[in-house]
Amino acid sequence: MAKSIMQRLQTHGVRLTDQRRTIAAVLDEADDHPDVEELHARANARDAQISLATVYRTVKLFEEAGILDRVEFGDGRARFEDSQRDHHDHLIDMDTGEVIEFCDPEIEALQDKIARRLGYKLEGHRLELLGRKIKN
Amino acid sequence: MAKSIMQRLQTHGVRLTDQRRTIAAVLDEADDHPDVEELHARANARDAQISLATVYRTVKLFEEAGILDRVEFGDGRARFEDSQRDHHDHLIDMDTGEVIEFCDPEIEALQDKIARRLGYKLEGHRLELLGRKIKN
DNA sequence: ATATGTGCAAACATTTTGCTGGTAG
DNA sequence: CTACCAGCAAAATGTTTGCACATAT
Repeated sequence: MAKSIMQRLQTHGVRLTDQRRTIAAVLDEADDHPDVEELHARANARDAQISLATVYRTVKLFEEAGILDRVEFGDGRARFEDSQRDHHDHLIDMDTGEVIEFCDPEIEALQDKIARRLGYKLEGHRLELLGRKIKN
Repeated sequence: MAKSIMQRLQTHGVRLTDQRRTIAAVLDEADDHPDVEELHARANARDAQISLATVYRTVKLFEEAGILDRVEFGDGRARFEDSQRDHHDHLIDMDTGEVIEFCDPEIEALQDKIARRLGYKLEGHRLELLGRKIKN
């Protein structure tokens, strides 16, 4: 699990407040893709009366510090995950909405190759596959 | 350019109104990724006083009929493109925001293979590469 | 001590919807 | 004729921000 989010915040010289500590702890324990409202609920359950505005400001701050990745699954809200988690893409179950993470080195390499072919240096990417479970 | 959007609307038994015809024409001529506000502007320039609400209702209708694909580039608004355009993915220039379309059969095949490996039948996907132009 | 963060409520941007009159088939 | 569509304005949704107070360093 390498470095905790709080450790990384200190490295980045981010000012530590109770709210940020609480949100960092919530994020450390999350292994899914919570949206802001969900983060707000989890943070409040855990501790204080953290405002929704603070959660918005905090995820923006963490994202700018490279600690969080923002992902969007086309449902209108932004979701977040620890950027330190091994890189992966997402397969979304069209029937249940469930998100399956996967990683394939071949596809990663291919993306990079294609970008270079187009004259670009790849600095990020988003791959989402939408599918339905195969019945057997 | 195969079938026009209007032809496909008729095939789908969609009721044709002046507004829908105008929006269909705008979409037929677009080779970019307009958002709703942009579609509204183009439609109004071309013809009547089509309301924004109608553009929203129309793109939703067209999307449900499989005529339009909705794409999101993470800037908060939905963009649309003719689903009949040959399948492609997007490379977004992080400096200019320019969108480059590309298609690579290898990557398409690989996506399909991975979904199947996970027990899913692929029904759609989104691949966006974010990069910066290579200086030479 | 001072720059920065927080809560609250208001503002904003995008998208949806209720209603009433209009129109396609 | 009748079911469906359009315009308008209001509401809903997700996110940002101004301000006054609080807090980390």
